[in-house]
Amino acid sequence: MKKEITIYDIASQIGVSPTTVSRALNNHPRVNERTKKKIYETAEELGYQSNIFASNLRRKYTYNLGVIVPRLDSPFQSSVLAGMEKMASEAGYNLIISQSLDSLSKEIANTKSMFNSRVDGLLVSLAADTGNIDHFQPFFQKEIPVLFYDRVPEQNQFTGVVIDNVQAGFEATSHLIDQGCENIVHVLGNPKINVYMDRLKGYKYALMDHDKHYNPDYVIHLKLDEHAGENIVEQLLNMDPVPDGLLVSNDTCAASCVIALKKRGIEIPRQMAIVGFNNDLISRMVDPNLSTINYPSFHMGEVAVKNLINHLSDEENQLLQKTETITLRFSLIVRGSSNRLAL
Amino acid sequence: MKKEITIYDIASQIGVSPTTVSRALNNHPRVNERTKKKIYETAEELGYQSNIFASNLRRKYTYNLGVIVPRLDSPFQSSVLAGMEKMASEAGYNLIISQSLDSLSKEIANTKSMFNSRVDGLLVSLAADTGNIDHFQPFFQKEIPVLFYDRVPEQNQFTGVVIDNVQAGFEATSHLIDQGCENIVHVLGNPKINVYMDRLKGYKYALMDHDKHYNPDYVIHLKLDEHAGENIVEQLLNMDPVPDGLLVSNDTCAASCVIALKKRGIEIPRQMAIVGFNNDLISRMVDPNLSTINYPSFHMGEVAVKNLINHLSDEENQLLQKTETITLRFSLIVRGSSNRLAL
DNA sequence: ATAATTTATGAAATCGGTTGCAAAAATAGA
DNA sequence: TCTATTTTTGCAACCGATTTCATAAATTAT
Repeated sequence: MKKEITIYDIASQIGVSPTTVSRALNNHPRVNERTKKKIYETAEELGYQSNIFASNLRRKYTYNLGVIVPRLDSPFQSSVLAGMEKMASEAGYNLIISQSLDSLSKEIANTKSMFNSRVDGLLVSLAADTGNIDHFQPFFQKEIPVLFYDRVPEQNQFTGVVIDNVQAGFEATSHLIDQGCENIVHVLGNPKINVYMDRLKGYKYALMDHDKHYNPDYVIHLKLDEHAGENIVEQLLNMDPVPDGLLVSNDTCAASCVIALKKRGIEIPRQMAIVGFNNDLISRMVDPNLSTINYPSFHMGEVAVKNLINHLSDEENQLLQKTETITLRFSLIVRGSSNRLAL
Repeated sequence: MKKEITIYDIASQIGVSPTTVSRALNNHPRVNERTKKKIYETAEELGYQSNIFASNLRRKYTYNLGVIVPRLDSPFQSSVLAGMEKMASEAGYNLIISQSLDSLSKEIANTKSMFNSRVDGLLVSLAADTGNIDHFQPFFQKEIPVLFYDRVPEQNQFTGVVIDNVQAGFEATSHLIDQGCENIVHVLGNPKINVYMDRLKGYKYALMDHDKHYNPDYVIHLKLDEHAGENIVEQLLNMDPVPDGLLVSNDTCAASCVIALKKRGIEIPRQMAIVGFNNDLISRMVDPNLSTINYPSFHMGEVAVKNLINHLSDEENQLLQKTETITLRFSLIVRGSSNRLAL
């Protein structure tokens, strides 16, 4: 290990105190311009690199933001992360990213680890089985801002970025009804997650709004992955009456349903109209293309980080602890999988 | 900001020196078991949290690994990251992740930022336009291990994790030839990237091996995204003779080709047999399913981190600076898009 | 009982910036 | 020229844990 260049080296090199060097490097106004220039030059020349540990130790600030996502390898989450990274890097922050794998115990471990790493702020999309948010208590107590996005806690006492999932579920369902669907099945993931719960609400409201009867048998809960389609379609075809509309809470799963239905010779959208969620790549690739809710994932990442950093740089604490929820706009994209009227 | 609990608080609480507390908390053997127990209890009771800055400042070790990926929102990269995160978190390391967006200048900025953050090691998949790797020089000089994966530098002087892309290109092309394809087009991305260059080599070798003529016009370079299919198919149909085999260097793009071809009524695989790369979700969803090279992305992430950590914990420097490349196994998955013989 | 070890603990220096306070230098004002 | 300001600079303490070296206490050997 080579010796490190410190501000002391720079200081002695040009016969000035470390204090002045420190101030110069931080561009403190109370340092003579000529001195500054000389210090910059010497620093450059010696290949000086600031020791952030020393700096952090004094300042208690890391310029690191923690992120806890359910899984890294999901089209939605990776798009959010891309937005976060862009914003963070522009503002000079690093992102420390970890995944909970939808397990509460891992989420707790991650939270602890983030706390010990002393991130300046935390961005979280909750694990499926996270019932309460007590494990964030250390952050709350130390007044380190925690911002939830997409999958947020039940309680209303948090800062978060979401879309109006009730409305999204409502619009998607209403659209299916408008297309003449009589019996609409809704497939969703773990109902403990607000996202799914809200969409389900929207689904019910839409039925009510159109004087349709709500049939609990038409609601299917399961893991929304690429293999679910077969199982779902099997169930659909055994229902009485066989449904003619399908609202699936993510595109991957919706696409797998499309495939399973086609395999059985069922015409889409004539016999079965389908709407997914997220506007993932797959929704534009499957045949027929999936109608879906366009989820502003990248933007959500940007907004979340932007907002968190605003909180952090808010010296006067004017925003701090102000509980607020930012709701982003979504839109229903109608494509072949549900567009009966265009037939 | 509440006052922080330090080892001094613990020390004075039970009338012992900070030295002993520090040693106890690090489970140093030279501390009496009884004393240790008391220190642990008091630490717990006071809600002590170690200050990693102070610790890092002394130890010069962060337990942070840097990762620079071309883009966060790619199925391949996010799967690699998932593997990395799993391994890192098991070993007690954090991941600081940033994206270069395939721009050299951003990669340089990211590298600097990682260096200033004093990560213990760096994992890199290079940007498309990265010609040389001079910007990693500070890492090399300070002997901070840098491990490249997938997209690695031209030079042979690096530690890296890859698959044998020459062989993969060879096998994929040979497979198409075996299926009776006479004229095979190869679509690939920026040829400055080793991955694409190597596959092109494999493509050529396979042609040679089967006594087929190599036609440079049959090699198309462009951005491999979901929109490329139209453009590619347009080109294909204007070729003379019109090709009957297509090797596309990623699944997203290959899937878009499938769609564009079907739109024009071209039968797959009879008139055009197609092989993609990566075994992304989309390859299993498009109709017909895509034959593809199964890329061990998750595993690649695991192996990369595992290996990096091995380097780091190698006290005696036995491994250090030993240039080595780990080559992972890939496999060709044959599906409907190329399986003519099954027709 | 005394010397030789072994075990347990502490004092103080150190890691490298940052910052409150005070002094020195430069400039302005009378 | 001398006092009042304003600019620049530096001293020294501090952030909190780690570690070297030395010493005290306990244990074993002689």
